[in-house]
Amino acid sequence: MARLPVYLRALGTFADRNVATVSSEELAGAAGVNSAKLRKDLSYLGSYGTRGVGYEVAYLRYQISRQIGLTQDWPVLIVGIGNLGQALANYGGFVSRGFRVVALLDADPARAGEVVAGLAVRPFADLSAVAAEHGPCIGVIATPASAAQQVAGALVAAGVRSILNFAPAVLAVPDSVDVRKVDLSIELQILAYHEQRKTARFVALDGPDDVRDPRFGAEVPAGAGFGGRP
Amino acid sequence: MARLPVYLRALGTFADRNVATVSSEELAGAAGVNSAKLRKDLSYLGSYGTRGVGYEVAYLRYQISRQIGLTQDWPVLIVGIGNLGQALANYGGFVSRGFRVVALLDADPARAGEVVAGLAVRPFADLSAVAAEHGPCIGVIATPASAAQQVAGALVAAGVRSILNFAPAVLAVPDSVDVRKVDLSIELQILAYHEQRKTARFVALDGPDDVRDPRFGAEVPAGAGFGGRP
DNA sequence: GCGTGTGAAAACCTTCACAGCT
DNA sequence: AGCTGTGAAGGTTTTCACACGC
Repeated sequence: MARLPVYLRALGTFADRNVATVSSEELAGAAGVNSAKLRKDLSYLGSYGTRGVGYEVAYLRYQISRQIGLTQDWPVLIVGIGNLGQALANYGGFVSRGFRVVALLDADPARAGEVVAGLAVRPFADLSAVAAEHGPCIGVIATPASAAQQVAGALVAAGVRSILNFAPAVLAVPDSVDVRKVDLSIELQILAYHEQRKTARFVALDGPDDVRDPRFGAEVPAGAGFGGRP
Repeated sequence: MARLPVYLRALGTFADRNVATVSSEELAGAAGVNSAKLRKDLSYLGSYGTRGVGYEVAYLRYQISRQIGLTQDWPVLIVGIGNLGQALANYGGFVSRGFRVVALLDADPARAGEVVAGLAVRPFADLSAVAAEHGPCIGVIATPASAAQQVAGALVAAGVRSILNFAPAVLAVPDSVDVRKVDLSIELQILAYHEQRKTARFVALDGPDDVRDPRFGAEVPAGAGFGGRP
């Protein structure tokens, strides 16, 4: 369940404040969900609360961590050490949550040996050796979109079955491989969509939605994502 | 609808290959969804396809762009110019899709004036001036979690109503403000969860889920997200 | 014939509301 | 008295399957 990590983080803030037990109401507030949903989610893991009292913070933390699989720590390898790859390599949130960046790979031979976040960048060809060395691990793709599919294929061939993809491309992988996608510009586009409806000016002036104007190509402003031919 | 940007990107790849029309099947494949869903989504915008033929690529692109609000381009301001903030400032995917980074803000006075991605970093106090100058814009929070709520408050006070939050914190904002959250370590945790069930070793050895061991605190390995007191 | 557009069915997720335990 | 755990209700999303138009 995708909300467990959120609960885990919220529990962490209670633990930091030395709170021993929380009610579903309090925890739900800290996690930004409603309390019934939180209770349903937790009941799915088992009965870890006490009626009339609440949930014991440390115990629930442990149970959720175990459920997610954070009681072991997972090796992470990052492919593509550009701006984003470097930011990820330096991101403290990984190491503090049960992940360990074990290798940085880049296709550019000129970058090999460069040290980022305390790790030497290695050539992409080292992938299978690294994967073999660390066992089941998580691959992070931080390359341009044009390289993403090829990298994904190499990761799969090297035995990686969990991929976090930052490249704006849909990856084709076997069903046995999990891919999660984080697309920064899509997030912005969703915000733009809502922003637009909030400022619902011009609604009438735009004309009806279904008018099919043969000149529509000319109406697209520059910079709106229409880099191709007209 | 959150999938429109994905369709838009997929349409872009067809446009780049000079494809004039696509069927729902083809487009759905490129977008990674099933064709019935794609048709339902598109029918929600209006009848922009032709039965027996498919969708005209350029026309559908324009209609989706318009729906999302990308026919104008949105100013983006980034708060927190650490590793991630710099990566975002340099990220080419924004500018190519109707967004323009107009300001980089950082609370550290020592960073003011530093040039990142062709823009001078400005002190955080400039926020309201920047927001006033550019009208409705999108705020990106790339600060540590501890600063995120304060930054969010300042953004809202400056009139920003759309926020993309990369800090691992739940933000409290008025209902009129949209917040989208990207949490890198949560994505990894979700992958870890699936990875763990794929390698479903030890299931029997772990013992039953509901055994309540009073020593559980001691069983939590270091580095699994338990930085707090035991 | 082919592929869109769309009711109807199915699956899924969220919320309510309260029984049951502490 | 208070709070969890959970059936039942309600809502939303996904899928099916086919009528309709090109």
